[in-house]
Amino acid sequence: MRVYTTLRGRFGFQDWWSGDTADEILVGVVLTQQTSWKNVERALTNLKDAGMLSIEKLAVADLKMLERLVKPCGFYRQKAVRIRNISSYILANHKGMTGLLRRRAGALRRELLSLDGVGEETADAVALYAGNKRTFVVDAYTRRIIGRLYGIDTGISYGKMQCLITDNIDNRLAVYKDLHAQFVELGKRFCRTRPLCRTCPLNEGCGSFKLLSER
DNA sequence: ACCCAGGTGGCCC
DNA sequence: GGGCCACATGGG
Repeated sequence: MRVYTTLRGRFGFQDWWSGDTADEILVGVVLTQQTSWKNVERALTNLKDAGMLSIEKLAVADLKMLERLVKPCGFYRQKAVRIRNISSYILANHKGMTGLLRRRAGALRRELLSLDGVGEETADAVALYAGNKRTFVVDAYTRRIIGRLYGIDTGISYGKMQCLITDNIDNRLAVYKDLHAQFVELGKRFCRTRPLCRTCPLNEGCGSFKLLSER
């Protein structure tokens, strides 16, 4: 756990989405695709102020209004229709997020992946942060950091990258949640440009992959 | 005037 | 299974 404890000591516990409802998490995860969190916050504030931040409301929302509310986060036309369709599906098939999230991790992931606008990272983020399942979220920062630290090809498949990490970290839900958040925090500061830069706090003594874990 | 952001889906080979 | 492309606003 050298990498995690180093990051945690440097950036502190991130505590992403711990106080939010499952509905808010779902929407936030979709809105944050290829978008800075700052812009997502504007869109989420708009939705909240309009009283629209629930699956029930989103499922039957007026598309033009939804587009206007989520506009600040970009890709607003496709995100609006996708959020409405996803909400409509979850409401119709599970009566809401609670019902959906009762499914076991594997079935939940497959079901989320079947929805338009939900890819592997989005499915795993929803499962992890809204559903409290132990599915590690692999994003672009994670790829760059792992690639740079351990000399691993950043282009390997999502599943391979995910296994590489989960095989080498502590098996606790809190670690799954926080380590991903720590990777993003590190990434925002040290790998905006392609490779992880040399001055990042992990460069000291992290030359081999097994240092991700002590088991 | 660039480049990038906590990706996804479609199309092509 | 991989490579390229559109999708779009706001910040550096």
